[in-house]
Amino acid sequence: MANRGKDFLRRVVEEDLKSGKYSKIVTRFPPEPNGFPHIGHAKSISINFGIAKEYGGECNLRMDDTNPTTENIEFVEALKDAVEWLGFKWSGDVRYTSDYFPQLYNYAIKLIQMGKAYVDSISEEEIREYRGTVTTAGRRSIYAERSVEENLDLFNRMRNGEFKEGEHVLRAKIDMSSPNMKMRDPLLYRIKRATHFRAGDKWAIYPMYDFAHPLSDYIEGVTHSICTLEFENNRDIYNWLIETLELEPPRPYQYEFARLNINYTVMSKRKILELIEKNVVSGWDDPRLPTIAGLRRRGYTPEAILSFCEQIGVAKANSIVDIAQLEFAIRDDLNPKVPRVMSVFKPLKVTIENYSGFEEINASYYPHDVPKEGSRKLPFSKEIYIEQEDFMENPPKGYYRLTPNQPVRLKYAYIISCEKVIKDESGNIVEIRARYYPNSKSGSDSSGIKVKSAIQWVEANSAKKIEVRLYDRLFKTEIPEGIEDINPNSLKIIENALIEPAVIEDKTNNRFQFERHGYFYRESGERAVFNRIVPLKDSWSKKLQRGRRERVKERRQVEGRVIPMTPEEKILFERYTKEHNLNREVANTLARDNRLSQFYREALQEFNSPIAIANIITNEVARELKVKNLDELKFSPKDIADLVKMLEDETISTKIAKGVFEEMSRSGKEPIRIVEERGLQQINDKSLILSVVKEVIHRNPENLKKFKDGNRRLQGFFIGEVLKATNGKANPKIVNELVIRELNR
RNA sequence: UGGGGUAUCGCCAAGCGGUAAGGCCACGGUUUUUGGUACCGUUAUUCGGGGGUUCGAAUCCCUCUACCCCAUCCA
Repeated sequence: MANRGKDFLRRVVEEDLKSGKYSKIVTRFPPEPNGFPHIGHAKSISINFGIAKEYGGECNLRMDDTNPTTENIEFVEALKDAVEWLGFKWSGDVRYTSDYFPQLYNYAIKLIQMGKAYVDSISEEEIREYRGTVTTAGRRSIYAERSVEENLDLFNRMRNGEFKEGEHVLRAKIDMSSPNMKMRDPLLYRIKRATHFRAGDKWAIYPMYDFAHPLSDYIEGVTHSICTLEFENNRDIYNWLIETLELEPPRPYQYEFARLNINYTVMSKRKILELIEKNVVSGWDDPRLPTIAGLRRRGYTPEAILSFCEQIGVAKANSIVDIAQLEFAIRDDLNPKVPRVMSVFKPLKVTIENYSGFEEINASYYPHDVPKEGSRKLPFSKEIYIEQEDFMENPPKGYYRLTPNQPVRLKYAYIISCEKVIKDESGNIVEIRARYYPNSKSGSDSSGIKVKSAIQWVEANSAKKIEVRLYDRLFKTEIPEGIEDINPNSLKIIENALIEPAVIEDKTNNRFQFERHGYFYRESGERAVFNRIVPLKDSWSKKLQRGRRERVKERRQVEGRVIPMTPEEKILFERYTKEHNLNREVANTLARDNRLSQFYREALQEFNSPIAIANIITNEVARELKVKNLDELKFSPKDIADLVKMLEDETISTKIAKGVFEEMSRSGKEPIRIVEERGLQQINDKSLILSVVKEVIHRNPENLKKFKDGNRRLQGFFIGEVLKATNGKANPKIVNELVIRELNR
């Protein structure tokens, strides 16, 4: 964990703290209270609260309650609950966007006064139509030309409830032909005559997400506004608002990460709701659902969920996490924590014919490798039950359990062997008559009998009946489409499972490992019902199935068609390849980009070295030109020419040139001055370099050995070390040559 | 189709021009009174494809491909 690379969010936060952009960071978890939180929310909670905690900042919990028709207090409670259950504490009280409605309204007024917002009065359909499409520009409605006074008046009357829903909206005046659809005069306020669960009927207008969110962040002093990827397009509005309103710094910035997906389940509110409505599951807290309430009822711990969130990391790539990762997290958490007890799901009676009487066996709750104290008494008599699966008359190879000629240990008790198999008239095994070895008792075994395994059991008269609910993945397909993909066996109920009495009598625990079955969680309530949180890993049944499926990989790549060059570009291309001797790729890049070719032309006039200049322009300069205009560059074609000159006369290496270029484009200093001031002239003295090479090789005997053993790529390591030792100034070509020579001596 | 994103092992994911981290899964083995756990080992000559620049490229440049998001008065 020590050297684990930080995720991009933490990197940003660290940089902002270091640069003094903020003295303290503030994040926020801003759900809309319109549904129950699920494990995806847990990821967001873990990120926002986690980062705040890690960097000594704070995290707010804000209900983003701007749509009165979908939200209610029940969801607010569920959300608060989830955050608390996961163990986080929000800063101050819970916040509500609705509490900011007055301030938000004032910002809207300000925008109108600035001429940056207007009341639009065309219909919903017209708005859609006017917006244009992704490929065609939109156009403004005539109402965009209303005066500030008229807008102010109308907006005020909208608030006062003078209009019906849909009659007017407030829009930002941005750009109806923006390539970003979100920027085509986004709606800021709409009329809604609904009772808000907090604000009541006070407001007839409600702010839209794009307006309320950035401003609420700003109002709360949020520094890092972290949301999911689908809001990437909204970032432009976010910034536009804060900049247009000229809000005093410090201001928040938005960052986006990929939302969580897990295979064999569904995460969206819509899909979960469908499962509930169609009675596929029992409700929001059905233990098969990935909701916090469901996970919690299933028996998942907050620790496990948090550690899962840490394991999967934070990035921007859409991905689907394997449910096995979640299962690992809960097993890993529970393994060192919970007591082991014995249970039998499908009982097979075993009568130990040579045992008489009764005894209580003291048994530890924890295995040898869990350093915890605690034990219970296990009743034992001649009548016990074992698992049907733990006896086989005709076992397959590798079967370790009880068979007619293979004894087995009853865990914590004696070794038994099978004497007789009793069957009913249809041939089913109904009972085993067995014999035990009195001197084989656990802890004082002097029998010398070797058994292949120990199995769990319960004593017939003292065992308690419990209901066991075995949950499995909800869907049978990795990426479920809908109800048709439901796993019909996602819930198996065993009504009369047997359990040792201590589990019922001792009420201190509600999570157990049922040995060889899995981890279980007792549902609250009078009846003894246990939910299987997760089964144990089972390499035996895996071995039995042995259905090894080969996955076909092969990803075929189609080569696309390149846009042909224009005639002018073709002429340039011809000249570059024929007269300047540039390679086709470089010539192509240059010819197709007139900014690059212009720059190239000018540099060439300063120093006539076409290939070298073209190379640096198509690579380094092109990079700068990706984010800047020609006139924003801090260096000139002459600077590039000078840089190339130094390269050609071997004053500097390509490696140094890169660094010089970077400084040049940052500070605008002439390359020659940079090299002189920093003493970057390269070292060409072979004997000097050789001594460094020898030194480096001498210092790294283990890597030398690896190299000699065949790891050829370690060459790069040695070159890197030599370069490091000379501050990057040694001529890398010479280093390369010498390293190879010395390494192969 | 315009714009915004993303591609590194079966699944996540580090990596920011100098030895392809780590976790999960899988597969071997050791220990084990759980076919559990723990421990040890194996699993990417290669980073979506193709070119280019460089002594050296997953990292820089060009180009192609695939997938995700945006045209709710939802968030």
